[in-house]
Amino acid sequence: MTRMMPSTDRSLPIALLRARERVMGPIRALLSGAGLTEQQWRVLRVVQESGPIDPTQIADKACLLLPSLTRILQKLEEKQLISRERDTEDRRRQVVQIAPAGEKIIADNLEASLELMEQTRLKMGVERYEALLDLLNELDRIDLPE
Amino acid sequence: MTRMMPSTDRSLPIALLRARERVMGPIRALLSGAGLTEQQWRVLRVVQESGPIDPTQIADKACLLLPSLTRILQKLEEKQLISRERDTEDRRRQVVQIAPAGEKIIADNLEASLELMEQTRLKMGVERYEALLDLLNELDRIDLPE
DNA sequence: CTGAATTACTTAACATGTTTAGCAATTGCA
DNA sequence: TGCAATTGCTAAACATGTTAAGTAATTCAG
Repeated sequence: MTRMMPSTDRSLPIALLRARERVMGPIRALLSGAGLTEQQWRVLRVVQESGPIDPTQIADKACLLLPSLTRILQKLEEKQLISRERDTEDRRRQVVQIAPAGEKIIADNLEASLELMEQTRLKMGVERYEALLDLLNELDRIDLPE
Repeated sequence: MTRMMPSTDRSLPIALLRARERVMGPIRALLSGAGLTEQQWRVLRVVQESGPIDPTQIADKACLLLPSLTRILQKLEEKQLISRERDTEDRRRQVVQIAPAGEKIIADNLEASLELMEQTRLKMGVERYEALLDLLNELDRIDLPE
């Protein structure tokens, strides 16, 4: 069973994709019940955890590009899950806050979402799961192209 | 250093995203020089490696959903990088093959692309890189929701 | 103090992701 | 044999990813 070029199997980019699909599938199913996409949920959670925060920082924490975030914030504001206002110090900036309806959606779904992740963690084995997280974080830190 | 909820740091979905961004950034830059997206490149490589193949199998190997693949194949056919014909046995199916211009694009970019992955592998350390691949593949196999 | 950078976001345009529908060819079973 | 599933792919609609441009507010050098 000789191994060819990094065909679909030993290819890191594909492996990362497949793994992500596996993990997110159930979570997406849960969130679609709440009428949220995975990204909207991520933004909502960041805003809730951090308190008042500006879009640039949200983008960083939620791993989104600003153009995507712009649209997502518009949607979340339409749905009245967040509120926005200009920063009084620096009027280029905004301050984003979670709204009551947003708090409620999080309260209604956080537990189930954490439970899904915990199941993954157990199915995979806690040690391997943690090792995987460490390796992923390391990859993110180390592979800085010149 | 107490650890909170799986905030942005120990969250597997986000870690997978960040890692993928880190790895794909340089590759995307390379491919954009050839006028290809990352997904188009993936499809092209699958078709080249496998020989004549149908869309369903391409989707599986390239980790794409069929609707995305439909559009990508249309683009690649427009650019004359692949050719398609109906399967004579089962006329629902297609047979996709790489075209000469497609072979050329691969010949022109494969080495540099493999080189980028090899750099990542070395920067991260070969052992950890392989361990990461194993863990990712394991995650893909093990976390089958009931 | 003033105009050239820079910063924080927004818009636009194109490609893909994701779900749901749809259509044609084929299978399976009564 | 006939017709209800099933299969393989496409279309459509909406959301995000990605890059490039654009805008307004701020900073900073001269």
